[in-house]
Amino acid sequence: MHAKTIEFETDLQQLALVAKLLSHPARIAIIKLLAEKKTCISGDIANELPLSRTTVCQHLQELKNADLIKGEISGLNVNYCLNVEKWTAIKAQFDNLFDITIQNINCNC
Amino acid sequence: MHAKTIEFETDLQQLALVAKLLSHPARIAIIKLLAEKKTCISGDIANELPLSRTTVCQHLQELKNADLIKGEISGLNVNYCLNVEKWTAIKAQFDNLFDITIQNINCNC
DNA sequence: ATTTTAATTCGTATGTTTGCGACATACAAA
DNA sequence: TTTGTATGTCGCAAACATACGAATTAAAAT
Repeated sequence: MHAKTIEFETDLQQLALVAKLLSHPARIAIIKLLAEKKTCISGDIANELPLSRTTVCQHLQELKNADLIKGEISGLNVNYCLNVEKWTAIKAQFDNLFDITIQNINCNC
Repeated sequence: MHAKTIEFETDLQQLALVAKLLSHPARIAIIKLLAEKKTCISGDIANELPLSRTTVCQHLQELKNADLIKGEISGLNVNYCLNVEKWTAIKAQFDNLFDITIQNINCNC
């Protein structure tokens, strides 16, 4: 959290935190992979991305800490998948923003 | 642009760039102000935020460089407003992501 | 012409993110 | 028990972001 971030309303901060998670192409790529594939094993994800295993693992942890994805141990593998409930909530937050920006009839410019 | 960002597909990069702009509460606050108010003068925006004029101006420039907002000089003032066309495009990009994440029936977890 | 006012750029200090090699853990098979 | 395989954590370096005071630009008012 940045120095002055604390001064802003909670809902702004929350939306900003989700946006930050989506602000790296690797993390969007991971999300798209999880949405499109049945096999969502950690190693498979790393193999599909132009990044080291270490770095991919870090991105996975960030997404997991924010509850955007779930990880389930299955023997030697870890299966990752999207947390659909969370994504439904996120969509609602963004839709709220898009609604006010697009239906903007007040512009002076 | 980060070191390895260039390795990702263009559409991922573009979405990530927009998300990065939304990843700071000050910039979301600015966008909401512009959506809700008729008076969108630079100074008025700065007065509403818990940040210095300098810092707000920087955030405004970032949003303007990415075409999310427009700025029009009017004498000594600068009137800012949303670029509604751009926001329509952004909404479409995010909707595309949300569609595949929410309608995710493949999860193994 | 000088002063005032609004907005922005410049320089800089501080903090955050990204990426990866090296190390650690943990389970499975030989 | 040792070896191999899949994952994840730690610590560092480079790049990037944030915040703001001071200096700068530019139009308006005096």
